[in-house]
Amino acid sequence: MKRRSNCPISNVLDHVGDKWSLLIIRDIALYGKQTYKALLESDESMATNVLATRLAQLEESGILAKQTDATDKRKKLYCLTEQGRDFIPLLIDMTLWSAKYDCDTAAPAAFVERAKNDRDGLISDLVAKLK
Amino acid sequence: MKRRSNCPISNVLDHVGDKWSLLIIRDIALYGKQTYKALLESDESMATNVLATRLAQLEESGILAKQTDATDKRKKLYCLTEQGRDFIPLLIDMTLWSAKYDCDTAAPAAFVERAKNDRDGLISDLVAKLK
DNA sequence: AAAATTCACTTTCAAAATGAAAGTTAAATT
DNA sequence: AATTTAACTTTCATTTTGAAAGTGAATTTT
Repeated sequence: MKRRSNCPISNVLDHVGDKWSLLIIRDIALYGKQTYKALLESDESMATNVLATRLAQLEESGILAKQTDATDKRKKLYCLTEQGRDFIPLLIDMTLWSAKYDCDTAAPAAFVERAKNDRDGLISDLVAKLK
Repeated sequence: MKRRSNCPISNVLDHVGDKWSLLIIRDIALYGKQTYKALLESDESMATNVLATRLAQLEESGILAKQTDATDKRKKLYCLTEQGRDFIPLLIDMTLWSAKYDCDTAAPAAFVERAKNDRDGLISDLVAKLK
């Protein structure tokens, strides 16, 4: 991954600054998806080749880890590393931004309320679920 | 701006999900830049046409507001709206992520420490500076 | 055991986005 | 009046994206 500068924000964007990477992280972190097939079925319908290249880049970045399913060797399981789980605060901030400015947002009200009132607790719970 | 789904995270990405938009917001929010010329001079050196299209999109999204400088009519001043200032939490989280995983990061230690210990206070101070 | 299906990709190719460089226009400065 | 500056716009080559079809190994069905 080429680095454009040594700015920390620019650095994050070098890893996940596109329209798809954070949706993959969202699907794993918030919806428990693990396989290529499940990740393909999101509402935003990403192209198969784009998913493949993004998964490879996120693995290369150390954000995802890939392993073969023990009972079905066709299946590859994509899991977030600690580096990947540490994008959860970002996902929460994004949800809060949309909750404030996008009336048509689909985040559950309970999720938004907890994000506002107990951000750290919500983050801990989401991280705990993934481990 | 076309919306890919009604997911709040996807919605944010529809507005700022690229390698440049959040750098523009960073330069205004954290470095006090206001003009096209100043924004062009960042370390990441973005192309002039890309800056122009991003500024137009961010204005269209309601994230930036553009006004003409009162004393020099050549100059246009780009300012964050409330919608734009509300990306500051995101910028802070991104800085923290890089501080944790990117050894070569250039964020001032005092900024990182305050982001960890007094996130809300830091956000308030940064917002206050911009108004 | 053979055939069909599933999963995780890869390939191809057209369309859209990006990036570098040069050009334009109005306003300010010399 | 001539030059410079600020904010773009245009052009065009390169890169990325997106849609669709194709591949191969593993699993399930017949």
